[in-house]
Amino acid sequence: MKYWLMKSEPKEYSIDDLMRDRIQFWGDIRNYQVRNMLRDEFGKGDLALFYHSSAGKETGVVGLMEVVGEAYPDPAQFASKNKYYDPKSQKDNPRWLGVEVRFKQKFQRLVSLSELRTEEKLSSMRLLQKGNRLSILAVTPTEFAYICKLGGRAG
DNA sequence: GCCAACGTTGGC
DNA sequence: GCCAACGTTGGC
Repeated sequence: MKYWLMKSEPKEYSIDDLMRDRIQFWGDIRNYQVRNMLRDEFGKGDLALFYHSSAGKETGVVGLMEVVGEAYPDPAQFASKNKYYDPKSQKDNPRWLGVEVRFKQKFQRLVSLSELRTEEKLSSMRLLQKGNRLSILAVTPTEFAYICKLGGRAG
């Protein structure tokens, strides 16, 4: 089982939206590094931290979700009127993937980015490194458990 | 709104 | 293959 951190701007899609929907297709990702992670490493039962990005003081980890199954082609890439339409992607060789996630829990409190930066134990986290811009990042089991503890929930 | 730090595109 | 120009992400 693997552990991830997945970013979403809450004004686009928040933990409360996922709590309501229970299951959601996590798509619209147009970055090859992230695509390769989805394709090669994501698996059923993986756990992910839900991260609110570009949210001012509310930026940080807000809860947990579970990967429902293997990644599959993102339908938005074939929809010509979609913002995420990719005319260069072919149906028999899709370029972009997404994955379904299931709501697991919302943390009792926000674990903010500024708080994460103060934690010595998390100082090597990919999320906190300069220049990180990937919307999905691998998280170590130790980091995952520690952030769950900060959020007030057992991992 | 600004801007650093990327990633992508396309001319050569 | 190089690299300048451009676009995007995301913290501040």
